[in-house]
Amino acid sequence: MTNVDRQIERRLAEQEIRYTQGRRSVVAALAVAEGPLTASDLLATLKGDVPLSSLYRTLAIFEEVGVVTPHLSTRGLARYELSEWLTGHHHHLVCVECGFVEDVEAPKTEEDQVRNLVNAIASMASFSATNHALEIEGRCVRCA
Amino acid sequence: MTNVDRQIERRLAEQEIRYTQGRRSVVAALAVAEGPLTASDLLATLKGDVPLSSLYRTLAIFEEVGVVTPHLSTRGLARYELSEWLTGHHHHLVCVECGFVEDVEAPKTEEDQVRNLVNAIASMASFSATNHALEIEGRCVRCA
DNA sequence: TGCTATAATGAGAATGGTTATCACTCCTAG
DNA sequence: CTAGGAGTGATAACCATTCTCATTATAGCA
Repeated sequence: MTNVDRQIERRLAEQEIRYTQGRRSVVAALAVAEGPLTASDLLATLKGDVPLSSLYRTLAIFEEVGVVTPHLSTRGLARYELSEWLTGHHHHLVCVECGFVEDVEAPKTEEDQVRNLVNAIASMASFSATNHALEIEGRCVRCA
Repeated sequence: MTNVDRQIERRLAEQEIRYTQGRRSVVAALAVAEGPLTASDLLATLKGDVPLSSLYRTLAIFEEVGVVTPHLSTRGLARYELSEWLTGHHHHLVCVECGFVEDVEAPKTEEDQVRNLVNAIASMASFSATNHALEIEGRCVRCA
């Protein structure tokens, strides 16, 4: 059992939500991915272990308790990944060609600058920022 | 006829696409909005002037020729706005409470810094960045 | 070790935003 | 004036996601 597993187990236990085998499989699949996955990605990865309806229910519950974060970047398709408190804050490189999304962590200095800019920009519009997402569009190595 | 209208007219003419009355109405509605609109927002704004199927076709064509840019931030709903070459580069303040999205322009200094950071981060992953979107999540004035 | 309440499962139906179809209409160039 | 391509709009189809509900598994307790 990994560290992330333990954290999720605790978080779920707080709300009397069970961490069943199927749910563990979903977490495992998300944990090894190098970017957010769609429901069908997960369905394929889990090859029948978790039926469609259960997968969606699991994702909905995980989202509700903050274990996963959905991203809606690609046309009508949600991509899910483990939330940042589990994996660390990061940004996305979105390939405009193939739609692939890759996670990338910014070095501390850069990240601090981004955070400062976000706060500066938000406060100009009297908006209280709780989080930010920097989506970088371009071409991935394969599509370059 | 506004300046934006003229630019769109030219862009469409290049591809033998007609800039009809219905399409002008859609552009007009998008032009006065203070943030990206959903298809049903547009449908309501245009009050029957543009039927659903025509609206979606228009949006699809506009997207293809780069006149509008879709954003998929809110659950299963696409929001459309005029592309940045028509309105200027900007970022989004997304209200996590009500889903409302507001456009915001960053001052030149801040924008330059963001661009530099984006390039720095992208190049670390040998990704060639063509654009970036900084989505700031928080609470809007109404939901604060 | 049983019991029982509650959560989870999974197959199938329903939902709803978006797309595709197609007959008809409107422009526009020749 | 006319032909052909572009646009329109009502309707049907699509498809990711959500809901329903009968069944099954699980944790806490006696």
